[in-house]
Amino acid sequence: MEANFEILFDYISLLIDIPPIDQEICRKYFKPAFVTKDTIIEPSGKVPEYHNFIVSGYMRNFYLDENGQEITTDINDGPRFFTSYDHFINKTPSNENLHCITDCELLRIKRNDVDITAKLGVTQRDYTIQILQQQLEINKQRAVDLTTLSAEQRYLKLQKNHPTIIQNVPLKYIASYLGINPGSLSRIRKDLSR
Amino acid sequence: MEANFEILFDYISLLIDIPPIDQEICRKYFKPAFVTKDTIIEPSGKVPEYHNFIVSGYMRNFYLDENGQEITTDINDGPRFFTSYDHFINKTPSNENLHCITDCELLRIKRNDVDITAKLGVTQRDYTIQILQQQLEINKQRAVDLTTLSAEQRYLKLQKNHPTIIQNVPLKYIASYLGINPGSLSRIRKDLSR
DNA sequence: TTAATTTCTTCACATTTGTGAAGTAGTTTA
DNA sequence: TAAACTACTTCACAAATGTGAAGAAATTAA
Repeated sequence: MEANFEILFDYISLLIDIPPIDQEICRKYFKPAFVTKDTIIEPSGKVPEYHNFIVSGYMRNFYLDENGQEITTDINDGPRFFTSYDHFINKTPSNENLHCITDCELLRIKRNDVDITAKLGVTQRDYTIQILQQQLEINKQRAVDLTTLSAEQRYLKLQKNHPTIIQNVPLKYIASYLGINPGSLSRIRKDLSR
Repeated sequence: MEANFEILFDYISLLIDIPPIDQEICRKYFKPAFVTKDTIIEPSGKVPEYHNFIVSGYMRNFYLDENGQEITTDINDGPRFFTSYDHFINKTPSNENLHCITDCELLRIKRNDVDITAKLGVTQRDYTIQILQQQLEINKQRAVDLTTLSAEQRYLKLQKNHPTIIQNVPLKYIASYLGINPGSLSRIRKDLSR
């Protein structure tokens, strides 16, 4: 199957201009991958191998707490990069698991190749700054929502901003991500359906 | 009074090595500022003027919601850089107010000088990546705490990790930051004092 | 210092959310 | 297909947190 670089370039272009030389580098180093549903592509305990761009599909990031409970820290419905940046940048073992919830089409680059492309291209550092800053804003907003919105309001906001997540991702993951007990989320959904 | 660059360099060195040339640049472009308590040094609606490093003192970041309620999104008990990175990097008007809660000793660099120093020095882009990634981790952890910890546990965690904040910052700001109603926080404190 | 203002606490009561068990529905496996 | 498993819902009850008013305490201004 043909690798879908257009979606990648469209996504990057939202943040920064990519000169042709950097597009060439992307085409050379990013490799397509087709992952079947319910696969963990980066397990906890290991240094992340790839920087993953999701062309299509639904992914989440989760870790196990001290009681063995899965805590979902991020859910994606992008085109979007999806990686534990801390462990990816610093090459430290991750505490998180990157989980393809549905079949996913990815474009990904090996961690070591990222250091090579940083020397070849001109825009990578600037792009890294842009994407980290974007991720920072997303997480700041998530924290603000968790301090200011009720459980019901958080669910409604997710439904409004990412309606397909609710249709494609098991509710227990969504409940964990929103900080709501699954039973409570069920009740909230019932109340809303009236 | 003498500007305290040692605290700044110690802080930066935690993340990255600073070659002498970049230390020179810092000494030239960072200016000391002594701000009296209860001053807003970067008001909302304006493009942030400075990148602020807090040598000593307590600061917070807040915005006004649609009901005119102050929402505190960050509290600092530095030494630490303290800025709305989104608006600082992109030179867009901030929706947040940087508020010196106590008297503060700052070292700060003008926004336009940052573009100059980026060309002179070699480490600035790498440092920016490090600090954004660090801020990202802090905000990810804050969101996880808000989804997994009770109000009481969040207060106890803040008390453990930043005990001086509780002694130096009005409780209403702390309550907003932790996502707890001030009255509820009062009750939690009473229950804990037994 | 006194007065005015702001912050914090306390209380009774309301509301929201959590909990665990039980049952239903849906999905996967053999 | 049937059996096994997993996800989701529902319920009654428990626990946590929010609300608004009132007063106490602390801080600031005159």
